[in-house]
Amino acid sequence: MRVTIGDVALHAGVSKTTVSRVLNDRGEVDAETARRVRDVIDRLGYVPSARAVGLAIGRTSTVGMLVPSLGWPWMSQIVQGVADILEARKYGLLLYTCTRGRESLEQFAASVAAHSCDGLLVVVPEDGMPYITRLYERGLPMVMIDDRGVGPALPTVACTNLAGGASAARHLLDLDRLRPIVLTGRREFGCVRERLAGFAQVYRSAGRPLGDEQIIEGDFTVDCGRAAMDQLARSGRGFDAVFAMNDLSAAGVIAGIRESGRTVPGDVAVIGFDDVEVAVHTDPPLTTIRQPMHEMGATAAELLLAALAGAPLPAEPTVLPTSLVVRGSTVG
Amino acid sequence: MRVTIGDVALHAGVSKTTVSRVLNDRGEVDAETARRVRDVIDRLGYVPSARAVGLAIGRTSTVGMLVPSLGWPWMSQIVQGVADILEARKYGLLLYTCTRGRESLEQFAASVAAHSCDGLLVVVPEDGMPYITRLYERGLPMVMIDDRGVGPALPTVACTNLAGGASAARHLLDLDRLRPIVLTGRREFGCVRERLAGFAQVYRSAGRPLGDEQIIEGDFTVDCGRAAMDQLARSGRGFDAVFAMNDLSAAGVIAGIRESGRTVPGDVAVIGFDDVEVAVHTDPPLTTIRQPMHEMGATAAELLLAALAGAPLPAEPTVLPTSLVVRGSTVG
DNA sequence: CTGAAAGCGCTTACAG
DNA sequence: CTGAAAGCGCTTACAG
Repeated sequence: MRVTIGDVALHAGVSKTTVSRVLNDRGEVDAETARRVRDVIDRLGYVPSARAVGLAIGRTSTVGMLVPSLGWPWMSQIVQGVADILEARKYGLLLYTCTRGRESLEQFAASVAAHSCDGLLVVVPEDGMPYITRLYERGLPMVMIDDRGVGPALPTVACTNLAGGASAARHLLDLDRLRPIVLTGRREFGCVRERLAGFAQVYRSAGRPLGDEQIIEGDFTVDCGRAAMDQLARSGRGFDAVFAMNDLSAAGVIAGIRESGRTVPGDVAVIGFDDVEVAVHTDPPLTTIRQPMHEMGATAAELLLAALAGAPLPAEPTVLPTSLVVRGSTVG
Repeated sequence: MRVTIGDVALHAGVSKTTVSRVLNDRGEVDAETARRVRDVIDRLGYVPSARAVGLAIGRTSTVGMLVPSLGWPWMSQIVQGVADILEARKYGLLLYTCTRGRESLEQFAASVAAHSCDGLLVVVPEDGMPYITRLYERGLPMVMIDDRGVGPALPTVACTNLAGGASAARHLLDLDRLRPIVLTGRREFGCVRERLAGFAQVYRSAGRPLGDEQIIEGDFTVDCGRAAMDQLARSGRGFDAVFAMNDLSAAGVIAGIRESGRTVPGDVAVIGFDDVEVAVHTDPPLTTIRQPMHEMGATAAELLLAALAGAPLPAEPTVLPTSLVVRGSTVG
């Protein structure tokens, strides 16, 4: 059967204590003895049982991660960022998904209560924050990844939605686009409000304050982008640029504009937000504000590991910079 | 500190054995006693330690999953399929990626050797099959997910690449496209050879055998799609359809054709393979052969759980059907 | 430098 | 129906 520390001890003619010391590089072992033990370990192919070690030392060397769903294109980037750090530090990644809503959350909470992991990484769930907050208050080390500007009162990694909106505005102003339309996502999202605030502020400072009629509420889908362009065409309102608050709706905007017989970026410059794969495949390719998803995941993982090593979690959110990625939809 | 089974026993005035029996619904417990124990459990908020249980019963209720990288758009669908089944069955999902090549594999193997999980789900890695095979031979329950027609000699879930290629051909023939071009991926991939074989066979049966000049070797990128169209334009060869073996290169094909001034699907019908998100966002949207990634993940997970419950793993690969998804790139 | 023993938090024969 | 005891595979004071 499975070879245990006892087998190694037996074959090496020492106690389990000594084997354990060699295993953990305690150093208080005679060099020759250590060599002998190591030989036996290699020969037997012995590997300590993770759960037995975990039980004895009270840690799992595993981090739990909860994501709403892997369906969003950027979620896998976050997870990959987390995995890259965790794996480099020899931590396991226990992944949970929230696709069954409350039931998922309960199962997650149960797992956590069973001490299946040492700490938690959580991408802000649809409506599970109370649950999550309770876990945090119970004293579990935990870092949130806030991809939609919820601004939770917990240790958090986020990105600069406000600055992102502002840089979109500056880019359009640099191109002399003075009559922009903003296509938002649902206003409940903090990120939507922030992106709008940043964008509006720059135009205001440039002496071109945005009117309500320049702002259309969308829902982050391709369809809402097309629909907005339709609506605009019928209204006869003139505009020379669109800032869509995600790449998907921006793709819809581009399609809508072209279908109406106008050109991008000639007649209308279009800029999105996210920088997901779709941005490369629109025609023309989409200028966008890149959210550093991979880095957000990696940063959250690093903060958590630091916390597990005893460092305090930062009281203020860690905010990563967005960046302007210029492609053909604004610059011909 | 942490509340243990001993605390519960103490408060309930019974032995740990009895608490354990209540916990595991052994049923040989006096109803009244059970009630009392359950009350204490609730009051104390007791949850058994996963590692202690694992150590005692010799199982972890966790499945390990190794993926090459989460960067491919379909990989997260596979993972989600796995997660859906595992979560429904109260299993944990320990996720490993292979982004650091051999080092990743070694770490994965170490984790596995440490019995961190009961079984393995593996998406065929770039070049780690010997490693993986060794783990399997060591007796670890394991199911491969073969997304590129490698055809490993292990329990495997795959999809019908041959039938997929054939149905692409039938669709084009139904549309009277008699002069197709096939843009492949690299020929080393089993999936590429199978898709080609299925496609060629149908045209052959229709009395229209494919000539070598109708087959262009690509590399699954957008660029190779554009490049192929360029090359074709210069060669002056006539064609009325393109079967590109993945959606990305098909997107390049569409772009290339339109840039050359011809129309899709009017002049040239285009069909891809995969059905990733990009397929919805090309202009026109892409007709494609859908690979059931989510189902492949789910099926693999189900087979593995069945194996953990004692069922034998199927000797033959489990092959899931691809399906034709008709969009605007073939049917105006 | 080394080992016997207790402990981590459970489960499971075994005996009653 | 119930409990004392051994065991899962490690680590860690403690003593020498």
